[in-house]
Amino acid sequence: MTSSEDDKIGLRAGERPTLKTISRITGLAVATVSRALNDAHDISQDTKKRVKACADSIGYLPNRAGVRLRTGKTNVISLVLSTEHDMMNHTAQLISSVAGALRTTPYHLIVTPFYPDEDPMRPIRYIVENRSADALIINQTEPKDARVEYLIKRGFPFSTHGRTNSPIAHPYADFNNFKFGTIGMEALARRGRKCVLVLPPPAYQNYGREVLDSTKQAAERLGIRRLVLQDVASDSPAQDIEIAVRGVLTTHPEIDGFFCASTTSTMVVVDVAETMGHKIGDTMDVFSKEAIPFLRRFRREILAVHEDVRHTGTSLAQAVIQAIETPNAPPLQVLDTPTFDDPLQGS
Amino acid sequence: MTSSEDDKIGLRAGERPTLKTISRITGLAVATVSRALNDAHDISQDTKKRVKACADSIGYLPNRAGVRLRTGKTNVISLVLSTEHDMMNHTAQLISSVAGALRTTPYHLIVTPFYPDEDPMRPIRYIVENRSADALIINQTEPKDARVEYLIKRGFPFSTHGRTNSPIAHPYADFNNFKFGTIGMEALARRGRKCVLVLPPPAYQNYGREVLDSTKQAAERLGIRRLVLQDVASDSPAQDIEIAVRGVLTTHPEIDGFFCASTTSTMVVVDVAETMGHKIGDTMDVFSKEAIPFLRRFRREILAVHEDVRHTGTSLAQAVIQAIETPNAPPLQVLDTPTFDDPLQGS
DNA sequence: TTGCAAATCTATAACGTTATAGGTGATCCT
DNA sequence: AGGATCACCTATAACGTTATAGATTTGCAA
Repeated sequence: MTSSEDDKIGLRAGERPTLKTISRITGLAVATVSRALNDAHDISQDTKKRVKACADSIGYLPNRAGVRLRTGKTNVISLVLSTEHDMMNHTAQLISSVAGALRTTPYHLIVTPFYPDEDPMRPIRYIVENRSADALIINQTEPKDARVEYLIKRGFPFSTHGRTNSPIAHPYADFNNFKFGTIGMEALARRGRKCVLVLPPPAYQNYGREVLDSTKQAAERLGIRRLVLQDVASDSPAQDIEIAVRGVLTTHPEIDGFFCASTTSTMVVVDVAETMGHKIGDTMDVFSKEAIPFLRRFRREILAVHEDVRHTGTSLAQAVIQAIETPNAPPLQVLDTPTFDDPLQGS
Repeated sequence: MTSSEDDKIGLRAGERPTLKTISRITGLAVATVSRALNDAHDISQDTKKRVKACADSIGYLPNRAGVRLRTGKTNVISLVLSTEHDMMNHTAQLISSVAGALRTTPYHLIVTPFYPDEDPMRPIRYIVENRSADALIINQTEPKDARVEYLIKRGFPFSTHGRTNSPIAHPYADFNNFKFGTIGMEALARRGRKCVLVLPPPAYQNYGREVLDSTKQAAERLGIRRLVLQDVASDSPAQDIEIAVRGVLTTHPEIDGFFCASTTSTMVVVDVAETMGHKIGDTMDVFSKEAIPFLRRFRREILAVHEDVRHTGTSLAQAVIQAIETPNAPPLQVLDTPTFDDPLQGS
């Protein structure tokens, strides 16, 4: 049965090494090689050492399709991104930090953007039903999020960028937008601002609610007026924001403060305010947030908290890996706090 | 041989449908089902219709591991990104446009950032040797790029964001940085600028050379002085750029123009110039490029060409798919031209 | 000496897919 | 009638991996 040649020959030219190759070289059965490489308990130390040395020397790498077919494990994490958000480096930082956190793991990151015109459930269903990933990361959560409900029901591991109202706790990493709102209104009040216009995130999204709630509560507590821009949100197209802001500033000249929920929209708002004769830091203060120290270069007088997107991304990766590997442990939930050094307060 | 139950039963509870399921339902052999779904020529129209209807109704999706194991096709495109570049939306737009272009294809996009501290060859070798993708997209090319040489030698499909000096033509999509340099110097000359400071991309990268060459040629032709910042490049840390620019502006007060190769560095440069008493558009003109209309909000007077990164990303995806599917066709090479409407010229 | 357990290895089958060679009728030509 | 051709379908094997059950050897107690 044994060929006269195979035993002598090691790695054949141009052949991608597999377990079979190692089996041929060492003379062990394929199953033994597999078990040795996986540190099974019923393989001798000696054999393990020999097999691993051989694997190293011929540059063996497990065929991921083989593993996947046999075990069902894909070693893939899927990041499903809604694209047209605050692209001001938010997206790039998120991707790069998630991928960075996976670097030391066997997991690969696949990125699937989805577009405003399509059903948010489509990519999710595809991944889950086709089992083309071990876990999912999704962003832009809504309070009652259909994707989250679906994933929980299917028992599919995931983590979310943003919280939800789901009665069942799930892994997430989020920015504390409530605190963001509070800090912002306080900073504006500290500068004597009496009437603040808020450009919130979309109200149907969870962090939109948070910003609305916290700025409202803070305004009442601090005794300042608070107007909320209607029909546009911080992720609306620049032109829409421009028109809306111009309108409100005209009808409400008493506005002396701005609370903007995104970096991009802040640029637009400042632009409009300036063309209407305002001077930031003088006749008007603007509060926002940023992932990289950028607004302070845009206009030195803008007030902004730092949002550590890289940390959020790292947490999302950790949360999702925990969800895969210890599904019964309590879900990892990370809430990142805005950092803001207000020069008026000293540090 | 046939079980008494299988034939009657369609989709069994909780079972992920496979070819075998369809085979059981239709009574056809698994091989026939496979061939029918793949439109093989030796299957009748009638059977094809019946099989496809069945597949649709039970929500059959091919198991990618099975296909991959059998055919060697991964249906994955790998985008290996160097991260710490001009992150000003460049990265996010690139990823989202490549993924967008793949949306209508069977390909998925995996993203592997690599970090300045690690060997650029490592992720490449991993993908190729493990065949964990059908093709690669890489960015930040160098004139003599080791990754490109390796991929050509291995016959592995790829496309590059940026050109190289490789003697063998390969697929690429690139921004015409030569023209970018020419247009910039001309725009500055048109404004009567006599001494222009250039902040180029790193000279070891291909597009760095292009910018250096084109600005040099244009300066000579237009009869203006041209200084090049030393020891820093457009992707250097903000602080380094700041120090370098401040130094040169002090020793060379005659500088009245700036040519900046990246959006991020432009902000820094403008910042420094202003703190030294300059006024953009008045005592100094600044020329740069941007992926989104952003610099015009930063300072209305900045001159900038538009770089259509989304188009480049789409081209990269097309190029790489062509490289996979028709490897012998001439490589797809796309050169995107900067667009610049100079108000001084009329349009 | 027999029996039994522990240690170590192997044979087999299966995951889902598709390429290949082969089979079965039917139709057509001579 | 015999053979060739065509249209359509099926059986088999293989891709690389690992879980399972079984085989072999060794050591040791009864």
